[in-house]
Amino acid sequence: MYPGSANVSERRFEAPSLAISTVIFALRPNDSSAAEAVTSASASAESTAPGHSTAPPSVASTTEAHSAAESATRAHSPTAPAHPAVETPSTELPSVGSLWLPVVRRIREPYKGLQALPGGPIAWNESLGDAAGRNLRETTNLSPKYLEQLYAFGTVDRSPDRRVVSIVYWALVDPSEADQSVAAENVTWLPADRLPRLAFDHNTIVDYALWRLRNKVEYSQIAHHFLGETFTLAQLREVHEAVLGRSIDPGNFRRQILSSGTVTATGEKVGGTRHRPAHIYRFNDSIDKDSERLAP
Amino acid sequence: MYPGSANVSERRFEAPSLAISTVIFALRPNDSSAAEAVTSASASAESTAPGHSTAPPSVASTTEAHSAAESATRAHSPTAPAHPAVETPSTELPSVGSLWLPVVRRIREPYKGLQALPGGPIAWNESLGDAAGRNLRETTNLSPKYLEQLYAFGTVDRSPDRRVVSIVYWALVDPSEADQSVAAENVTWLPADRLPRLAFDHNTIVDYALWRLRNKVEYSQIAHHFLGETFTLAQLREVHEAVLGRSIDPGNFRRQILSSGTVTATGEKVGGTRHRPAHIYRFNDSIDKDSERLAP
DNA sequence: AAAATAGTGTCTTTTAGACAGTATTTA
DNA sequence: TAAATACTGTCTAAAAGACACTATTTT
Repeated sequence: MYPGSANVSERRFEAPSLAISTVIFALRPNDSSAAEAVTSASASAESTAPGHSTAPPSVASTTEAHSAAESATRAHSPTAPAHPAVETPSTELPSVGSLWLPVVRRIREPYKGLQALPGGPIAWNESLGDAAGRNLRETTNLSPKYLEQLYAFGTVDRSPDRRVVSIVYWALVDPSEADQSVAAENVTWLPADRLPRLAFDHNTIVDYALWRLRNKVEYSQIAHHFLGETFTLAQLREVHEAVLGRSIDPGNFRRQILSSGTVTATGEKVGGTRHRPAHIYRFNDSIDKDSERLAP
Repeated sequence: MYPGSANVSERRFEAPSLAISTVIFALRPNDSSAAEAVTSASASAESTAPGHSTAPPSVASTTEAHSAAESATRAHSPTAPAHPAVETPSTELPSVGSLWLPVVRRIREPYKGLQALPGGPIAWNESLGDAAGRNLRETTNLSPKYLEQLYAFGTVDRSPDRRVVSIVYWALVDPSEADQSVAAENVTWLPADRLPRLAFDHNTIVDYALWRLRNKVEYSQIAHHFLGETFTLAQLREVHEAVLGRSIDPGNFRRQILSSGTVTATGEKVGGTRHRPAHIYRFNDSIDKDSERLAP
């Protein structure tokens, strides 16, 4: 082992260093102020293209012959437009918006000046998930409602100056949380489907996280983590629509959600609408979150 | 950083070290000679219990509040017996058997003498998948037909003497490959559903890999990696039955596989049976392996 | 009443699964 | 021909989806 301050010729003998990064998703209105970052570099070829692929973004080295994806399930219509549901915001309740994610501007090389996923090292006394949560708090002031390991990225050339293996988590936060982090320094929210060039392989990572999010929303009940404690079924449907990028039949969606048993009516209704008021629901925590699916 | 030969008081400042491990599955006849290893320690409480849970084995720290599983999909019937299909082996073609996995006996502390998953360090110039494949070859003489990242395990107390983060892969090998490794030193094949106490948290890891395998077999077309180049539909069905631990209707299975388009008839038939000969099929490589599902 | 969304009913298509029936081989 | 497995036909139930319809509120 040639640790610590090894020079270039010694680096090949070093063990890869470990880091944690997190892809954080939130739903935000589309007219956000962070448009600066979008236009400053504009969408590169590496960015997420509109229209979702049926296969996961390639994430593994070529020697991993068969599928780096952990559990490909339902795929998306490749012809779906980016965010059709978002273009007709509801007039009363605020529109749930579309997918955004926070990035941090790098203040040193490599990729100094570019934006990167929040992350950092792993402390000696914290597990991987703890490290992800702590880094999240420290860099973006966010406490996610949902946090799950995404993938370990470890190709040799991920960083130009050293060998880094990144264990990446993905997280969902609700809008009130997300607003808190807007104030944080160096943190910018970018629209997930129109990213600029990010540092390292972080565009690839975001693509993969997006694929996983869209995939999991279709068979699992995680979309409510984008919302607050209570919500209407229309709001929950809008979340699904924003994530999946297509409109969903309200009647069928209602039946699916209610029959899944993952949601409980509070008995209250929303007021102040200019039409029939909707019932307010709450997510049912007692459901085992790992086995929950819309389709059994 | 306090690298290299740090003493105990300095260890808390070291970055976690990285390792690769792999859970390798093969289908083998049940009357194998490795029964020694099974009885020597017998099934501990940590071993895989018969009957499959509907939720994945817990794999994350408690702070990862919501689901460490990467993509929970179809769950299994919790009441299914362990391996009913195996108990009635076909009389002509050799029975596909049941799930076994190779382990390596540790020759140093910690857990000296116990069996552990094959693994090792990551070299400076190889990606994670490459490292998994190389370690596999070196320790067990196996070249898997399927190799995929499973999960990064990184709780603080995984190893008693140091902090280790293991990036675990899972692999499938066909029986002819598996036979080659029987000769390898220190390698023992154990039945996946009756494991002894393994070193580190490797029982937990195997449980999780088993859950993923069973889960993925239900929506993806990976089971053929347990077989050779060509196979009959009955053989393929037996593989599914052995993995899932339940019998499958032959007619319905045939229709599902054929309509999935993942398999092509070679035109040949098996000979030497005492009944109507079956057609021989070959897996269709051109199918995108990540999007393939039995159920759409 | 008009507008607008909430919520229900119902029909069609697709899929999984149960299970009976036919086909083709060897002994 | 009997036995044994390969393969096909067909019915049922469950689920997804399209879409028309009713309900309840404000303006």
